[in-house]
Amino acid sequence: MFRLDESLGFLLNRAAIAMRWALEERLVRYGLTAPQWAILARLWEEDGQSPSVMGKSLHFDKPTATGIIDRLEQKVLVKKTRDPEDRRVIRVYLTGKGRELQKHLPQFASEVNQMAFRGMKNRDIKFLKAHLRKIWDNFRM
Amino acid sequence: MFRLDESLGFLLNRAAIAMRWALEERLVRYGLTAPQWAILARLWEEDGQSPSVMGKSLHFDKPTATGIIDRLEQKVLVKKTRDPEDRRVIRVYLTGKGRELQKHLPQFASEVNQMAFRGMKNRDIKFLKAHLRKIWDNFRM
DNA sequence: GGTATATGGTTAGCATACTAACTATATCCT
DNA sequence: AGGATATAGTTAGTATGCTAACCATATACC
Repeated sequence: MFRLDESLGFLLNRAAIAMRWALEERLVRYGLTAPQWAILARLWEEDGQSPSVMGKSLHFDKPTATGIIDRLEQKVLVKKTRDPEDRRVIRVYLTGKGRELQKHLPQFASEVNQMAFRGMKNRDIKFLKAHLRKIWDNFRM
Repeated sequence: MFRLDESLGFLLNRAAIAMRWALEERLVRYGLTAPQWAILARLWEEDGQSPSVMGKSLHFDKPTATGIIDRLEQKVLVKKTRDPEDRRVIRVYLTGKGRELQKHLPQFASEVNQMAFRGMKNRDIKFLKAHLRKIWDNFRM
């Protein structure tokens, strides 16, 4: 007999929701959402990436990536330019305002991760992350 | 320095997405989505529950629960009736067609859970579930 | 009894996710 | 060169999440 509340999918999803809520709680005064934060985080790692490259690495499909980036552009946090080398490609660059946020926002994600880990040993955290990677791999192969 | 790809939130979310995709792959020929499946699963456990009770236990807010249930009603899988004892409350009941699905659909969730667990020991699965519950609790308390 | 408060549900509006169809550009291949 | 194929992005349409405002009903309490 299948018990929804005890199933891995349910527990996994619930934990992911809790972490997203905790992050968005901190982002709300910046007028940002978790997916918008994720795109910014990619650009802090490397500026000028294309929507499809960022979308693939964050598991956003093309229209989703387009929409999130457009809303970041409306807030003047990023700027879209056409790549002159390959005119199919859009390159997304941080504005000064977008780069400024890097001083404060990554902190929030670290805080939320710390909260999630409360009461766990370092060994447990390693184990947990390894198994989450394994679940992903189990559906890729 | 914060590394998105190594963060718990990212890994957790990615694993949850993989499981949702695998479930929806199996549901698509029934014209159902994962959230619709979840509401049906609650009704198979106990018929006649209200949208807000099911919503709370599945972490859907009120408008989300209303929408999902309405779409299930359009597909004639459930029927909404007003509770005569407390006329604020809606009671959602499975139709014959909705009950019929219980023969096939819970199987899918079991399959997806099995896939996720591939290559893990029973002890590891217990550990993983316990830690996912702990993450949830860490944000509740 | 009558008013304040709380609860269940709906509606409107916006931000993700997703599919399918489309445009524009680039590459392959003969 | 020119046609088939592939890739990057957009648009349209639907389903999920979410907030805020609202209506109807129930409960508390004076």
